[in-house]
Amino acid sequence: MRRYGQYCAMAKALDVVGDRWTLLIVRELLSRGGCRYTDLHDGLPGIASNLLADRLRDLEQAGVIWREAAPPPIATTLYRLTPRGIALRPVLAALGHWGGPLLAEAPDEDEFRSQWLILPIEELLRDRCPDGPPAAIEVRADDQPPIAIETRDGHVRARPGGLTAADLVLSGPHRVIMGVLAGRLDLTRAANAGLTVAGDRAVLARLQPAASPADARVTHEETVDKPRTAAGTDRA
Amino acid sequence: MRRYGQYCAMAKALDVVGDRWTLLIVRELLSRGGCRYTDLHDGLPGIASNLLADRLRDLEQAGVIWREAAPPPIATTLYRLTPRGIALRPVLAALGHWGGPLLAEAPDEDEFRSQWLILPIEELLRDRCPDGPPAAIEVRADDQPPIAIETRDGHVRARPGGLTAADLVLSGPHRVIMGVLAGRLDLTRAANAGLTVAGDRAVLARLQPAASPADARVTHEETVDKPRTAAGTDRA
DNA sequence: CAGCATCCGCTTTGATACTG
DNA sequence: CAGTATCAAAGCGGATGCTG
Repeated sequence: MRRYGQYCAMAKALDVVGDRWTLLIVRELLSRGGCRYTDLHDGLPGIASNLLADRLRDLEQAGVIWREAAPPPIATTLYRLTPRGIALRPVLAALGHWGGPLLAEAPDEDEFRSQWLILPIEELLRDRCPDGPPAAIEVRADDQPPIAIETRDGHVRARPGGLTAADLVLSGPHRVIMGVLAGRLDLTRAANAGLTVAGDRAVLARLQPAASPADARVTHEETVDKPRTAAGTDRA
Repeated sequence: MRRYGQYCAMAKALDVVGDRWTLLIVRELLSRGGCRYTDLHDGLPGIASNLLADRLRDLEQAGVIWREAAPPPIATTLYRLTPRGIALRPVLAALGHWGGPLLAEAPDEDEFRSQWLILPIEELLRDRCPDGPPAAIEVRADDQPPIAIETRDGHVRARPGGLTAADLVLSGPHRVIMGVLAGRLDLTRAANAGLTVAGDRAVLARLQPAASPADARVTHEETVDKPRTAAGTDRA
């Protein structure tokens, strides 16, 4: 963990979470809750085992995660975020917003895990009918384990796992599902691209992308950083 | 620029800005606007010159910054953020919020540059009297170049540079000034720690920390990530 | 001097193999 | 399952040199 040695809040944050893989470990724990070592290793394709062990040590030392010695029936350790770790969620959310447009040009060989849908779902989707009845949607991306979306009282929650009584089941290639979630793909186009919708389509209309992906289209011509030539701008 | 190869917006963002120093380069450009190579090198103590050149190339290629060939009178290139680069501000803001509490235990040997006050000022301070007259404050930290704060119509802006007619001048050690901005230090304590206030103290009352630094005091006992044992949580 | 490029010693990373 | 051990390759930090 190399430090910057700067008296700056952003640099201090990067001292803790700026190393390679570190924020992605937090992403996994935010998405899935408590994880075993093996779960993390699977959710972080490409990470070396020793690096994962190193990072977990560093994060524990920094007070971001916490090692739960699970009771005898499970007989394994679970890694969980501390409140301080959960507080990193806005950082991941901001990164996700900024990175969203980059997915459009992602190569097909990219790895994918269905739990990577969870944070985008919770950040991007809003319930348009807070007064409506609770609704449950199951998302099946590729042949990955399903994700459950539940909306009630205006809140949208997502978690790994299937549903025994889903109002709606969405299936399809992960790119299509992510495209719909991010508002880059309308449902007609998505259906053409392989999205299958089974069940009560009305609940789908309730959940619509809230955050404008407008910055995806931003051009160099707009909003160019204007030189601030007001008097007194020069350094003393 | 090593990539993660994951179809995930956060991972894609980190592919671009996850390398060491990259986000701090963006911080400098957000704080100061257009910068020369040398300005950046000075604002990033510890960076190797070749690394700075590499990163600038990568960021330009990624569409985050933009090389302005300044007109003959200046005879130098200025690096500026593109709109896509400016859109990284929420990422830096979230990191700053999370990292703020870490400043309390920062070592005294840490480097400091007065422009590192600019983003915290704009993120943390709110004008309590939006209807009041425009006010101008000059901040002098250590013996660094001054920073100007201007508030008008409810907005708080900060920029490098002095003021010819400041309503108020704050001087003192950088740790004290940052402590006041972050709300970690009240004015009495700050005065004892070396803060000097010259001018109309009333304008100081207008600007108060808006964001609660409550998470600085969060304890492990509170809000522990609850296991979600609802039916259907297990993977299929 | 501004804006790099080159070289060098060191650390970190990634891939694989191995162990309790 | 949950790591540790090993090692080649890449990245980093520091110094120095080159070019306009």
